[in-house]
Amino acid sequence: MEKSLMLENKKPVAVPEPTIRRLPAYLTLLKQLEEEGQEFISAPRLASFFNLDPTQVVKDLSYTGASGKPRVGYIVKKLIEVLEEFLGFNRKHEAFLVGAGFLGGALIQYQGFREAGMKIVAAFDTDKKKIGHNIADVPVFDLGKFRDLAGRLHINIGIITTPSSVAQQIADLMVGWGIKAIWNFAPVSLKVPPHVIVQDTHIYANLAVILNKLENIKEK
Amino acid sequence: MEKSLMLENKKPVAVPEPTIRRLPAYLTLLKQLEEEGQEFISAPRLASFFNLDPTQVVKDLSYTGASGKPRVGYIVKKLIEVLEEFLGFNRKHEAFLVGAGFLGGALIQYQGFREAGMKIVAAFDTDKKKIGHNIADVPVFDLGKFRDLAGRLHINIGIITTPSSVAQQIADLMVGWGIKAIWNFAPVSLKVPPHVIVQDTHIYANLAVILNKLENIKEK
DNA sequence: TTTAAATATAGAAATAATTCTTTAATAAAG
DNA sequence: CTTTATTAAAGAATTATTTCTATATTTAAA
Repeated sequence: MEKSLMLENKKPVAVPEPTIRRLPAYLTLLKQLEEEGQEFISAPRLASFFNLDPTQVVKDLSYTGASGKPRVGYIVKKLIEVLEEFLGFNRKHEAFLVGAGFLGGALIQYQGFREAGMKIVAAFDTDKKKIGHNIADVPVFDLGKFRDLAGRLHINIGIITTPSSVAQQIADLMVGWGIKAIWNFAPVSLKVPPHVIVQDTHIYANLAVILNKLENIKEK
Repeated sequence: MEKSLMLENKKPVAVPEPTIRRLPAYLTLLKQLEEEGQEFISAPRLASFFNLDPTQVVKDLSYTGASGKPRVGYIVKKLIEVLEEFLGFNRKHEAFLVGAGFLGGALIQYQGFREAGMKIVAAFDTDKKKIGHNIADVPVFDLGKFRDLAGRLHINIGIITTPSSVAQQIADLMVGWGIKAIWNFAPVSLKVPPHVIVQDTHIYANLAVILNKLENIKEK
């Protein structure tokens, strides 16, 4: 297939991860601006909200295919659509969550995921007190039932919010059952086959960055 | 002061943020290894746990002042001590949390912070149903009382787990009351004076990275 | 209609981070 | 005691990311 014949095709260029991380922040701000009735937003103004270089914002947005008008900026409404499409936030990604403790419960209750295209459809635990109940309309099942459901529903995303000690076992189970991406909140590094995506959200990492910065300002 | 006279002084070299983010992961693994009775760990083996380049690990560790023995590796017990000291995890950092909802509650209940040197000493909310109660022994106060307590206790860290709509107001309050570092979980970008540290932990950013990777593997 | 100011865009340069390469050290094996 | 294999450490090269610079576009004002 010739490149000139490809309409609206996916870019072969890999989008830098820092860019991917910034895009949702832009999206959140844009939605605020839309509510305030703003029709247009320029890259320099957008950049000022995040203390970023204006050209950085332009570059980030150019990855998504968005383009603005000189002297006017980007159309807020349109940009929101483009970003949601690009980020996959307007699709329905269904996820399973294992470990319905405090953190797991908080994630289930967290409304934000729905507008970001992810829906936790079921939770799993080994605690008999939790099994059979619902958390914010999400049923909590016995971990043993994970296999059947995962196969039937073609779930791609597995969220681990278990204690560290069992996280690897859960990851192994998820891999065996065809989960394609694991979102891991347990502070361990999981060993998975190369075709499985692991995204670690280690709260300690953020804490470490804060404490380090605190130390640095004290020294000055 | 001459450099040669400075014993155990802080390095003037800024530690790269990616390094800071990796160090807590090393620490977590090291504690596991210690429990398993491992006395030594080599950089290559450590690296294999995280799919990192061995020299990357050596470099990261060298920032902390740790050093290992050729042919043997690092002493696990010693390395844990050095990392905890370097990361500030063995100190007592006290924090206030505003927004005792699902996420705030989960953070309060999360035991891990204590062993990472941070203790949430009080939570604040405007919801009368929450005020006056305890969450895992942490009292929930009326937001109006924040000022007095912050001043008296010399709290450095403020955690924001409120809805986005009020996060900026809370940040303004925190700044006014002398908070030095804000850990923001609301998906907005806060405007604060340059001397105040803001660490954003936007769950959307991680989700975006996952969805992006999922899309990429589907295309292949 | 013309001019000027503001902005998007594209490419170059600079910076930061990672990976690679080499060297030196040291414990274990012969 | 000598050799060998393994490893830490230091520096160079590569890669990725960000910032800077120059150009082209377009709207608004004159």
